[in-house]
Amino acid sequence: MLDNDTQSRLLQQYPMLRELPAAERDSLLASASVMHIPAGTVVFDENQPCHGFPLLLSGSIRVIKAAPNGRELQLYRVVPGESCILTSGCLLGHTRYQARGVSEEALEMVLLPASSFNILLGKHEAFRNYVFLLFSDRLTDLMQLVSAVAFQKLDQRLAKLIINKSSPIHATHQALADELGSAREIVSRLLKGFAEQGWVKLGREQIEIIDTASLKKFAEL
Amino acid sequence: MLDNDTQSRLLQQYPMLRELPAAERDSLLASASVMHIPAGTVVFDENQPCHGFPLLLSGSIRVIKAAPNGRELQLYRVVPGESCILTSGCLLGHTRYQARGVSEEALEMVLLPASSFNILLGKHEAFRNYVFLLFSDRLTDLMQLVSAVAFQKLDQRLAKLIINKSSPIHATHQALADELGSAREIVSRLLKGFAEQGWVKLGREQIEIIDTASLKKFAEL
DNA sequence: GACCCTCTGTGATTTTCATCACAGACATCA
DNA sequence: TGATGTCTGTGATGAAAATCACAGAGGGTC
Repeated sequence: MLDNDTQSRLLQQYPMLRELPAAERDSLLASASVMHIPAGTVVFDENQPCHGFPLLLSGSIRVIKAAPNGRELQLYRVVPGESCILTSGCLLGHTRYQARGVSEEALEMVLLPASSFNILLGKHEAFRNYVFLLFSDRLTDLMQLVSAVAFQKLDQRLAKLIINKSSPIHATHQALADELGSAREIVSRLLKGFAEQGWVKLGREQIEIIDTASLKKFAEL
Repeated sequence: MLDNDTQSRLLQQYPMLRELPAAERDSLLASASVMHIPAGTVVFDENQPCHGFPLLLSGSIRVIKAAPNGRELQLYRVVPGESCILTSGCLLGHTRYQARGVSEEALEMVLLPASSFNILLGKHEAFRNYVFLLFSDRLTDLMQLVSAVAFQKLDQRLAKLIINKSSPIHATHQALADELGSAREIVSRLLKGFAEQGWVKLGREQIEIIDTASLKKFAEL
């Protein structure tokens, strides 16, 4: 059972839930539980079955593929209001997770049991549309990602990555490499190149973007 | 309007349609049209809007990403009974196609207008589950693909590709390269390597698999 | 300050793949 | 039987990225 504060924040992040009749919503949420998870936790992993549909209230999850040799690649991020569609896949298709989810910051999330999820999906158009939209967006993201990984050079992908973060960026080169699916040294060298062009200014765990326009031009090339 | 033969084949390929009340089904199908498309046609392309939900009766569609330099990479194939989930994304998210679809063989398909698609989705659980399952499967496929493209070497990907086709394989090296997102010469050389190991026997537009076990072992390595 | 740990810079080397440039093989058809 | 077009084989070359191996640099702690 959720307390009032949690519930109101839930409705704020997931407005489609407001369209349910209050009584029904309450009965569904009665079976939900709140979870608090510290940063850096593996929330789910490949080949695990999954047991509920997470509704994220705060924090974010990196969904990644890990390679045997330790390298990893970020597939997408889940932020509050988005939920992790991978789970829906598991719940619906009765398959298992195909990736690993790691909390970036501390998470606060409401876990909806599979049964409630299915009821919502069947009965409530707003919720269904929401889930479809998520699916659709992820599919789009992944197609773009495949294309980028297959055809784009790393320097362009890196440029694109950093202009989509708010400057100054606080991250290690290793973290950026993990997001791109590459190695730390490569990122270091490429960033050095960007710095030599005067596009960024580098510091320890920090990248300050100086010339967004040039970076963007370079990324789109 | 569909003729009787077409309709019965449709129900055979898409059994979930049988669960609809016949009257309702007929009214939905009344608005559908049959299309015949020759092999090698671009069925849809990136950035096109889309106008209906295709139900494939025969033939198959390669869904690909094309790079500016002419190289391409196959995201997945659509076969009868599967429909192209990319379209649902378009219809639901009101976005545009993110990839290109090319008919491999001549296609016969029923095109369901967006309105009928939405009605089906809203009213009929079997159809909805079907669409969800498709989404989920594609998502899974794409995640595997991203991972393969990012972390696996081409020789292993090629090995996996050919053991999943029925021997003898009738395809040009270029076609295989397009499926992998690589170049023709590379595929030729790798295949030669496989042949030298005694794993395959090569001929013009033909690859005969001799030693599936070794190939599999090599692919899984 | 001495110590330690993480993060970064950088050269050297290697692997993988792409690209270019042809030559030869095979198939079809006039 | 040429003639033509597609498919395949292959060497040479180059670019991108991975890998290895350290050397410092920066920041924290005792």
